[in-house]
Amino acid sequence: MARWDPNARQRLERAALELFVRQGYDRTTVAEIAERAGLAKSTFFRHFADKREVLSGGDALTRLLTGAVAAAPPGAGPRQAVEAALAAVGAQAFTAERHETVRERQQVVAANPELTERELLKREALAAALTAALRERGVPEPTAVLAAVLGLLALRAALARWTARPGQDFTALALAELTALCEAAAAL
Amino acid sequence: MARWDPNARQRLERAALELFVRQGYDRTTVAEIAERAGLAKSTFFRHFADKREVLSGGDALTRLLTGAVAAAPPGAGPRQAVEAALAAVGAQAFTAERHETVRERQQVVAANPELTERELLKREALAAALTAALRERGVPEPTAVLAAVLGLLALRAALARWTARPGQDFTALALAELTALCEAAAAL
DNA sequence: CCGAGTGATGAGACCTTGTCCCATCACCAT
DNA sequence: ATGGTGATGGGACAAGGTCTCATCACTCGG
Repeated sequence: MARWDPNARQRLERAALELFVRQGYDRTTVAEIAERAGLAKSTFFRHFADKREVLSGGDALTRLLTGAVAAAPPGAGPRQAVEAALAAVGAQAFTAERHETVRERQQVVAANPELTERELLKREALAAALTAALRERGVPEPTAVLAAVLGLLALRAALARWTARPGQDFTALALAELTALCEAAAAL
Repeated sequence: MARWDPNARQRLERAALELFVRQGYDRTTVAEIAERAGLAKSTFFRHFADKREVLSGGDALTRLLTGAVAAAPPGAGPRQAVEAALAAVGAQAFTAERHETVRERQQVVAANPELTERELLKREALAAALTAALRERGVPEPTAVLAAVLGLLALRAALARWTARPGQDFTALALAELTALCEAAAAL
């Protein structure tokens, strides 16, 4: 019944998250995930480069952040561009309805060093992409790196708070974190 | 002849780096490394949690950085404490005689995503340790995080330049990077 | 001098991840 | 229907990593 169902990739992602939440990442085998999705082990590796990648969620976040930076008004400085990027993420990625899924995913990742490693690699790539987007706006070199890093620092801190309790607005949390960081930076 | 030679761990590290440089990380098996060190595969995993860990170099860098922060004069602010930490690293870790080894290691790591992931995890742990050391000095929360991140950012940038060409002083490079970052931060 | 204890090692069975190849199946166009 | 295309299944295979048990060198007390 499963063969040729169109959403193989999505089915694998869902099956993986469910199993990881229920019994843990390392007590879940790839064969198990594939079976639950109605597929074979070899098919799993056709969709994902490795077991960790099934939780990566693609490059949606990167496109969201860099897109918002590029779309910021011409007069906006790096600070405003990063704020726009955080607002975009709050509006389209970390919304109230996705709260539960994001929270589960965060917990699974935090509980496993392997997954955390992968997360850090993604964040590094994200930082590079953000820096490039800022440079594209004419932001000079050291400032672009700094603004990108601070933006991701604020994003991560806000995400931790947002997943901890429901009902809060991610954008507000992120902007508050960014403000605190910028004030601390000015006083250095 | 090798059994009971005292420096098993060091022998494994050397053998690994040599093989990685000569034939690449993923074309080198753990069995090969162990054989070259005169040991068995199972002994390798008694000394290192996994294949990547053989290049981690232990926690010497962490102790160096946090130690220097803790030993900074009481009147010094976070900026001066981080500068002291960078100077300590330049004086005791990234010295001229270790230049070649550090350069080889950097190249191997940069060429392999798996090793880069591990490196990022180490850097994250390092950032946490640095932040804690600064907090211990009474530096308030957002400032401690920021100073630690900027310090590591400067360290990484300086390391890239230092390994690129020999003969330069690491400390001077790192302090220059930090100054540039702080100036950019003040202008945000 | 000898024997028990200790700690590092060797050897090998075993499971999982990840790669690769080939046969198979569904769907589509002619 | 007929052949092409692309996703899948299945299984063999290498390497990473875990675990257990036997072995060896060294030490210390009798």
